[in-house]
Amino acid sequence: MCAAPCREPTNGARHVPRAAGNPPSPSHAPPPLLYLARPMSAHSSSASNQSSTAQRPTSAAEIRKAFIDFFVSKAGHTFAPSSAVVPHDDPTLLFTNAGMNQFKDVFLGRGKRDYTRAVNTQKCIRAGGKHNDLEDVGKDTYHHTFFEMLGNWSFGDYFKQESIRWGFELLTKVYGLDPNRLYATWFEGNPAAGLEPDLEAKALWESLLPKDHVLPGNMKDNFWEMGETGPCGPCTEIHYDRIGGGRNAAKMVNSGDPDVLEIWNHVFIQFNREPDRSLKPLPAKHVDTGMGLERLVSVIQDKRSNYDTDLWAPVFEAIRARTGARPYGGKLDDHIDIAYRVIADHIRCLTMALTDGASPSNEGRGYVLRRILRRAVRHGHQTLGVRGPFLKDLVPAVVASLGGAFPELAPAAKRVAQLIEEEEVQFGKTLERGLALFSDAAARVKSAGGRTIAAEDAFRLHDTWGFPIDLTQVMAEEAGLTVDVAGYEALMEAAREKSRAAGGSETGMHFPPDAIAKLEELNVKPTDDHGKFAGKPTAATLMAIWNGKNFDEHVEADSSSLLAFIFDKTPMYAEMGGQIADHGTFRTDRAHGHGGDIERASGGNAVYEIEDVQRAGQYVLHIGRLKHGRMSCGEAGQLMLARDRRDAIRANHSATHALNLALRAVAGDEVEQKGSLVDDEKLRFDYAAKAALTLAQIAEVEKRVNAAIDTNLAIDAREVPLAKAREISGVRAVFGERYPDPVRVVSIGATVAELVAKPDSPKWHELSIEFCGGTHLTSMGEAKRFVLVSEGGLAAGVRRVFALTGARALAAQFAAEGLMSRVADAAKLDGEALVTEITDMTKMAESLELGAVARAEFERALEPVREKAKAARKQAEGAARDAAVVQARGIVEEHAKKPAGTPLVAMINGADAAALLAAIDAARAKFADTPILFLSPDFDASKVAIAATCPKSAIDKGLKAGDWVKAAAQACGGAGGGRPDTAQAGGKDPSKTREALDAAEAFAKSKG
RNA sequence: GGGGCGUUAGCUCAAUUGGGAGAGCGAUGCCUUUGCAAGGCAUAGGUUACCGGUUCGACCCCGGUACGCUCCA
Repeated sequence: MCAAPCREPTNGARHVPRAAGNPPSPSHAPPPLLYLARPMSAHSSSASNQSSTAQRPTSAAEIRKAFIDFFVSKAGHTFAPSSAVVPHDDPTLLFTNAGMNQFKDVFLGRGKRDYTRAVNTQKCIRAGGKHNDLEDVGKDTYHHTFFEMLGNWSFGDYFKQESIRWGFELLTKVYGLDPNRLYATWFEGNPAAGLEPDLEAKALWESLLPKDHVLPGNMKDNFWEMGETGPCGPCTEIHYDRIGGGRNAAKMVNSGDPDVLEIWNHVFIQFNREPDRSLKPLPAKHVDTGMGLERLVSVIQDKRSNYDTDLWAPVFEAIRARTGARPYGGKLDDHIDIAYRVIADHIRCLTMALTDGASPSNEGRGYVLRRILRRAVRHGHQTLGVRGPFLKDLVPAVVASLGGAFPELAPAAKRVAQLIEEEEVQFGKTLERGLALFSDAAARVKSAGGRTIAAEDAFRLHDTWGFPIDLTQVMAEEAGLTVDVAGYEALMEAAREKSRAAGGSETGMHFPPDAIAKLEELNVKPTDDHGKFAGKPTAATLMAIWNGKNFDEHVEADSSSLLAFIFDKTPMYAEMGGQIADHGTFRTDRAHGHGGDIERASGGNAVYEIEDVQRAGQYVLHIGRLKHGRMSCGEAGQLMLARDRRDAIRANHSATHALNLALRAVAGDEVEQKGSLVDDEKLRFDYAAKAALTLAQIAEVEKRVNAAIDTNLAIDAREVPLAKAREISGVRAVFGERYPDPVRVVSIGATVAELVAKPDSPKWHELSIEFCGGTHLTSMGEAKRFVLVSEGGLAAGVRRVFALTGARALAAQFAAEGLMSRVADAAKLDGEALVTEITDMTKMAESLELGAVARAEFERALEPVREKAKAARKQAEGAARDAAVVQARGIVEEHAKKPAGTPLVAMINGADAAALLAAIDAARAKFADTPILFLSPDFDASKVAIAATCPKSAIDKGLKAGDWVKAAAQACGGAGGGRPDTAQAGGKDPSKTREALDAAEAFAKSKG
C-alpha cells in the first residue's frame, strides 16, 4: 500500500501553465518520493481498498461524487443533501455560507438528527455580511461569490483522529495528491485566552506528514468561531503546494502565495463562546470540515486557477457566444478576462440564489443579489460591449454545468432567466437617470473651469442612483476629468457612521446551549407539550427558573425582570412555523396547601404572567414576569393560556390554509407559499406569483374562503409517517422547509384517516391539505368571516396579502357598509359641506381596516362625488374671477379720466388672490404703462387680499410692486412681497381696508 | 433595522430667495398634401401622491402617511 509512488509523476513533472504567459517549466521531475504512508488505523483501512485501483476522479462531477462516496462507504456517513442557499429558517444569516449552516441547531444543542455522521456538498454564497468576497471576485483566481463546500461532520461521534486520518486518506489515495506537497497547521494555543495548544492534532499530522510540513498556527488562522457568540474550537488546515518539485513551501503557508493554498479545514468544535466572551466546554464535541470544491478541482486538474477547470468552461463559452468577445485568455490583469471571470462567477451565484427562492430587491439578501447582478451587467456592457439584457441568456450554461449535482436548477431555469431579465431592464433605467445626472455634474465642472468631479456629486450618484464609484471614475476619465475619490470615501464613511449610530437594540431572553445541558444535568425532563393543541388549563409543576444567566431555586415578584420558566408539561404553543406564541399565566395557591406560611400573610397566591413561549431543544421556555408572590422549583400550580388570543390565532391559522387553497384555485397552480405569519390580529401570507391579483380575483378568493366557513367544513389534524404523508395527492409543503417524521397533516374538509386510506384520490386536490404544526379550529365556521384587506408586491414575483377573520373581519365589513352609505348620502350635498364630507370620508377610509374589495369600491363610488366637488370649485373660482374682472373694467373706465400714468389703486369685492391677479391682467391690458394695485377684503375669513403690478417706467422711479403691497399690507396688519413687476400680499384686518387704500395711494405718490 | 433621494399633464421632465404651474413628446380638431411621411395652427389635459403645520401667500419650508428608487448594516 503506497500513496504517491503508485501514481504517475503528474503533479510534479507536468507543470502548471502560468495564467498570464507561460513561464518555462522546471527542468526536472521531482526526486522519487521517499515517504511511505504509515498503515492506517484499523478503524479506517478497510473501506477504501478499492479506491487505489479504481479510476482516479478527474472531472469536477467525479471529484464531487468521490468525496461523498468516500464518506458514505467509509464509515456510515449519511448523505444530507445541500440545504437551500437562501436560509429560510435562519434570519441571522444572509446566505448559506458554510456546510455547517444546516447543522447549526445540532451544534447549538437545540436540534438532533437521526444520524451522527453526515457528508454533502453544500451550495454556499459569500457576499455581504461577515464573509464578503464580492469585491475580490474577478481580480484573482480563487474568490467566488458562489461555491460548493464539500464537508463531513461528526455530531458527538468521532473526533480528531478519524477526521484527520480519513482526510489524509481521501486526498492522497482517492484523489492521488502527493503527500510531499501537503502541509498541515495546528492550533498553537493562546495563554491569554486560556487555550491549550492542540497537541493531539499536531501528533496526528506528524504521524502522516514530514515533520517540517506540520506547522503551528495562531488564533486567527487556527481557531474557528461561528460568530460573535456560539460554538467554536481549534481547527487544522490542510494546505497544498501547486509547484512542488521537492521544494519545502512551509514558509509560504498562510502567506498569501497563490500557489500554496488552503484546501481543507477541519474544525473541532468543543467550546461555546458566551456573550461575555468567555469559553465554556460543550456537552458534546463535534467535527465540522469544509473543502472548497472549486479549489480542489483546480488542484486535481493541475490548473493554476479555479477558472481554468471544467466547472467554468461551459459558462465562459456561453459568454463568448452571447457577447461575441474574444475567448477567455486567463490573464489576471486583462480587462476582458476579468469581465469573463466576474460575469461567470456572478451568473452562477444569481442562478443558484434565484433558484432557491431569493430575488433581487432593495434590502437584505435581495439587495446583495441586485448588486451582484449590476456588477456583472457593468462588466458586460463596459468591457465586452454588450447592449441590452444578456445575463439571462447565460442561465442555461449554469444549469448545464451544475444541474447534475443540483437537480432543482433545471425546472427553475425559465423563471430565473425571467427574473434576471426584469432586473437587467430595471438597472438600464437607473443607469440612464444616473447618466443624465453625471452629465450635469460634468458640465458644471467644465463650465467652472475645473477638472475634478466634486466628492458630493460622486457620492450622490452612488447614494441616490446606485452609481458605483469606479463607474463614475471611468466616465470622468472619458470626459477628461478626474474624481475626488478621497472626499467621496470620507462622505461614504460619514454615511456609514450615521447609519450605524442609529442602530437599534435587541431585547429578548438569552438561553445558551450549555443551559440546555445544565437542565439535562439537573435531570429536568423534556417538556411534555402534547396538550398544546387542546390548550386546556393544566396542572403543572415548575421544574426550573432561568433568570437570563443562571438557574434559581426561588424567585420573588419583580415586574422588571424577565424570566424563563420550565414546566413538566404545558398546554401552551411556542412560537414556530409562522404562528406566534400563546400568552397566559401560571398561578400557585399556597394558602390551601400550607397553613401558617409567611406567604399566607402576603396573600398566598402567586401569579406569573407569560408574555412569550419559545422552544429550546426539547424544552419549552415560558418567558414572562412574576407579578405577585414568590415561586419555587418543584411547586405545583395551574397553567392557563389566554383563551381569546389562542382562538383568534386558531381562526387566522385555519383561514391561512383555506386562503392558500383559494389562491391556488384563483391565481393558478404555480402559486407557492413563501412564508406566513399568524397572530391574534391578522394573518399574512406571502406567495410566489407572476402577477398581482385583480379585484375580481380578490373577491373570488374571499368568496371561496367564506364558502368554506359557511359550509362549516370540519378540520382534522393528525401525525402521519412522512413518506406516507407525501403520497397524499394535492398536499402542499413549504419551499425549503424541513419536515419532521412523522409529520402532522392538517386537512380541511376530510379526515386525515380518509386521506391516508386513499392517498391518490383526485378529490384531495380540491381540499386544503398541509403539513403544519400549528393550532387550528375544529371547524371552519368558528372563523365567522374572512376579509382580505390588502394585496401588494413584496419583491419581484412575490406577493403579500393580509387578511382578517372573526370579529375583526365582521367589523371591517360593517365599516365598509357604513362608508358606502355615507358616500351615497354625500352625493346630495354641495358647497363647503360637500368638500368637508369628502375629506372626512377619505380620512376615515384611511384609518379603518377595510377589505381590499370594499376599499376599491369605495374609491370608485367616491370618484363622481369628487368630480362634482371639483367642478363646483372650478366654477366658483371662475365666477369669482369673472366678477373681479367685471369690476376691474368699471374701475378702468373711471380711471381713464385721470392723467395718463397716474397709479391706479382700487378695491374689488369678493376676490381672492387669483381673482385679483385676473383683474390686474384686465386692467393692465388697458393701461400697459400704469402701476396698478387692487385689494379685496374678506370679512368672513378676516383677510385682505392685495396684488399689484408695476411697469418698468415705475420701477425705474422706485415704485416696486413688492414694496408697494408691503406698505398696503402693513396698514391692515399683514405682510407680503414679491418681485418688482408683480407682487401679492395679504392683511389680517378687513376693517382697515380704507387705511390700506390710503397707504397705497400715499406710497405711490411718494415715489411719483 | 437605520439613512439619503424622489412622487408635478397620458409619457419624459422643467419651475431662480416662498410670490400668476411650464416645455417636449403624445392626444384631439382644423389647415397643407393625390396618398404616405411630414409640416403649420389651435385645443384639451393639473386638488403639484395623500394628511396636517408654518406663512398675507406653499410645487417649494416643517411634521406625518403611502408608494418607488438608492446606500449602509
